[in-house]
Amino acid sequence: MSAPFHYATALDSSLKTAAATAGFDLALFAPEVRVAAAQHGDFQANGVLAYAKQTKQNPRAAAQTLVAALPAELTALADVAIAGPGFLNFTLKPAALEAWLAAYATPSALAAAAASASPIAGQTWVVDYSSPNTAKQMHVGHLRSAVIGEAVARIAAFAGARVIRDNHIGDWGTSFGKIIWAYKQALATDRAALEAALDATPLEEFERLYKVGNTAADADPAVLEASRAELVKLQSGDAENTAIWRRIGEVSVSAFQKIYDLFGIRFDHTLGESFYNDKVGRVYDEIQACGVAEESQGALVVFHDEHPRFSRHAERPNPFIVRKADGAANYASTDLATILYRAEHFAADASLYVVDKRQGDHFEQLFLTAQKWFEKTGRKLIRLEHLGFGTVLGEDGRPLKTRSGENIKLKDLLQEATDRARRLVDEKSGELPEAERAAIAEIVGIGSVQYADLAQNRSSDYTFSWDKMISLEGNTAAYLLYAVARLHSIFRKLEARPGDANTEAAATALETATELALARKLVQFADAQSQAVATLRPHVLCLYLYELAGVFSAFYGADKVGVDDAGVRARRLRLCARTLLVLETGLQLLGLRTLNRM
RNA sequence: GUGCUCGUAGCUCAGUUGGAUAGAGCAGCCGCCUUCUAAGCGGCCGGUCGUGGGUUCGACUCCCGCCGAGCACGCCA
Repeated sequence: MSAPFHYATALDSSLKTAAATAGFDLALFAPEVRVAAAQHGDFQANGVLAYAKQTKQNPRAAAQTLVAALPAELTALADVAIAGPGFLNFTLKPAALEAWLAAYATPSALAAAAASASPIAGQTWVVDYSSPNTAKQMHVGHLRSAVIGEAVARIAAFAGARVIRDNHIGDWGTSFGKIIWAYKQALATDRAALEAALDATPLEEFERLYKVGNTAADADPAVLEASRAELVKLQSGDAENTAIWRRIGEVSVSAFQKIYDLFGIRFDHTLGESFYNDKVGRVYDEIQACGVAEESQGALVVFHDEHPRFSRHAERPNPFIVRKADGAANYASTDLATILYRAEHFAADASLYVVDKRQGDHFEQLFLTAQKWFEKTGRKLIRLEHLGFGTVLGEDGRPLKTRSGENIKLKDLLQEATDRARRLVDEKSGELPEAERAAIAEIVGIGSVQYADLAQNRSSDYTFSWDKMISLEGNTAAYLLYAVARLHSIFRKLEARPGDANTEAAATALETATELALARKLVQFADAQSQAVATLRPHVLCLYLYELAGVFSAFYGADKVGVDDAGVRARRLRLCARTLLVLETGLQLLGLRTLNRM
């Protein structure tokens, strides 16, 4: 017996077949199959209610007609019941659950199934995330974009998209004039000290130089003027200034990568704002020529009169400024050039921006402008989506800062997470060797930071709490990693191997309530995965994995795997193998590393 | 002022895009380790879903009013 990856989709199409047989008006009937609350079975279909209403029938009678017409392949798969006013409830038969377990037994089988059933398979998606500024260390404000962006990229790739990860770093702007000015001052004053500092902690030193330059420019107009001159030299290609600027970029990117390594992030491209310097001219020309942009107060702007808040008639007009009055580019200019580049050069079908939701207005105007621009120039617009996320708040409900009011460095935050995890590992697993405890602490600590961020709906503000995050209970990384470690432990103790062919063949039919509950939850992976793709919200996957780990833990407590009966042992080992597969696959989609012991 | 987002248990959050008796975790209380990892499991307690109307077989979900919060609004990104 083969098994569909998405039972919900299979039920949906069977219901449509039945509806045709029963003489339903197919234009009015949509089955609306979804995962049901456990007490109602595995799936429910609510579409009969809406259909009966439109056609003025008794819903229960319509449901009965439909059920009578169900094809044999569906009734072989699941028990069907009509409930309440006309809900259809489906409970998969144990054989159907077992068929799914048999069919999706390896990482490659799971991935192939997810991709083949996916609406985005074969599409090219650019995911634009992290995007820090060079010459500054990443701080807590950069956490969510990196973590959520990586999870979204992995979820899209698993669903069969060709994913291009692009780090759109902020490597251009007025700040570089000030840094270069301060750099040259330091060079003239004490060259040896400057080089020593740049050798030891290069990014920190450039960040310090920026502050020096910025403070000096604020205090002294002559410095401000000198900084501007350095900026002009940089922009006109002066060799010395360009070399300094390049070095800033290099040390920044290599410092960023140390943090990305902890999160498992590797970008395909790091095309920052500077990359689009020579590409904005074409944008200006085109959007003026096609009448999308206009001059206003010396700047090149776009109004969207059909939207009250972007209209020229608004009380406080808020145009999309594409070129500043002084002729310089801003982020609107480079963002437009970036869309064109991704459409042309990458042949992208979609471009996703994982950026703070406070920039929602900017992206709305950007997308509206791109839409009009592409339409007037006869191009096909790609899918553009702003995946906005909320602010990281402290437990006082205000944006998270250090006690002295500074931004918390991401490096420090991750170190503290690892240190806190280490204390727990020492307490709980003191018998493990030192090196392994250190490795566990890093995976649990970093994973907790990632998971705490991902587990909540990304668009809400996120209240950061050390205690809840590192906590071992509830919907946390540690709970999931613990379930994985226990699964590995079972295989170690029983000297078994996940997916072993003899064990799979010896498995007898599922019997106990906890076995069946675990099998049911495993089958729902398909629904969680596809919903995560459809909504681009990793928390739906987190929630599913948490529930799976919970059902597994209940199974673990109720049904012992290492029993004498070979058939029982084999079927429980198979359940464990599949649980391990789905948990590890899911955690990997979120960007977390897993453990064999903890 | 204009607009966007939000308000669910003491706390932190879900709620499958209008479905069934609104769900978890934490905190509190009660149980469970001579058996595969107790970083675990089982149970109890806890809600007029901010508020008042409306739409309909059905509303936490959609519409309107009010109260409260956060955010964004011309040349930073």
